[in-house]
Amino acid sequence: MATKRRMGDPQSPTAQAILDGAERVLQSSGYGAITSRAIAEEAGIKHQLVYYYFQDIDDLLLAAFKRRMAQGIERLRENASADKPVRAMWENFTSAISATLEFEYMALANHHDGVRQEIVRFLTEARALEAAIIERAYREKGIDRPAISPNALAFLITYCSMSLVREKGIGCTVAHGEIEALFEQFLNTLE
Amino acid sequence: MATKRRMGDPQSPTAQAILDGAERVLQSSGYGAITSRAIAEEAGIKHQLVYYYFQDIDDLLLAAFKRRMAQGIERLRENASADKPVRAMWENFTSAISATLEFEYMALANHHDGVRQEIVRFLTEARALEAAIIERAYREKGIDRPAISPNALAFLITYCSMSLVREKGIGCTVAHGEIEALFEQFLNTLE
DNA sequence: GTCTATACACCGATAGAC
DNA sequence: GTCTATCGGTGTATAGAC
Repeated sequence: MATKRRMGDPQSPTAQAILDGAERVLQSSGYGAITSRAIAEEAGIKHQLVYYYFQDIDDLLLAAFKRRMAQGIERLRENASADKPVRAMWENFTSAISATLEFEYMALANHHDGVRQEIVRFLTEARALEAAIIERAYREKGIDRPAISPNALAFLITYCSMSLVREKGIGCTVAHGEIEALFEQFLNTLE
Repeated sequence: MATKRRMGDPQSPTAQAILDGAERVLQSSGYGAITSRAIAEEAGIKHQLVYYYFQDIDDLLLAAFKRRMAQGIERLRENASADKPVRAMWENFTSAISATLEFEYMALANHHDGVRQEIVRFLTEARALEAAIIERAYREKGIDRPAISPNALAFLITYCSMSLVREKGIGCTVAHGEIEALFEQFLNTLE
């Protein structure tokens, strides 16, 4: 149910600055610290202005998440047209992803149905893009009956890279070398 | 820096009830909703009593997390002496784990150094236990040069199971059948 | 061991002026 | 589009009585 109060365009530069501020707070202090006042301070505006551009905090968080997921899809499309697409995808996941932010959004999704639905939407679309990239690589290498199906490999690449980044982030690297070698070996068979 | 106020034993039944209450709030509403009042209501006590048993909320959260990790290690030890240890471990991870709670703690760790350190401690200990279980299975099957090292397999089992549980929890099952078949096939070679 | 009372700060959200 | 002002609600943490 929308409020009756007067509101501005969520695509305006100020609204985007608010989303940037929200993600900085999310990154540095977590979703528990997301308040209109904290966001406004990060964005360099008065806190009441947040409510001119967004219905409420949940609405704002959903907008920030949607924007980020759109960027993720965009990067995947770039990977698809790279020289070595599967490797580009792997390197994208192991470098460009902020595990901190990802986990904040995941925890947020536990109790924010809009974000949860958006994650499902994103996962479905991303998995399809990833599987298409892998399928083409298999085909070009003449691999007819791969031991790991494109969908399954997409799953493995997604979550192994995320877990590696995550563990590194908290200061734990047990068995990382072995996992990285495993994927390196697999990537080589596709090039 | 400890407070000067008078405090009770964190091992007492009331303190344990407070920890139970905290985990229920964590599960149902997330770490952002963790307040002394919400926890007390779940535990059926007055909110001020929380501060008789714990220094502050961060201290309480760390205690709850440590207790949970100790249970995880305990279950792993049980798996080790099961009939089919690697399968027991896999089934433990895919059934007994609450992905919701896990992700709340992970996000919490982003901004709670005590929890972060405890995760590292737990991961290190758990990974060693898991690798030992796998190594023994390899040995008993006479597999001398496994394609996937014990450490690497421990990593894969941990994060693939967690990701499967997580995705199911948010309502997404793309490629799950393929991943499950892959692990099923691998488990069979060890039995 | 548990209660009442209380300080002080912060937050979400809105109304209305400029 | 941005500001001032403001309301009611909720949080942490402590002191002291029972």
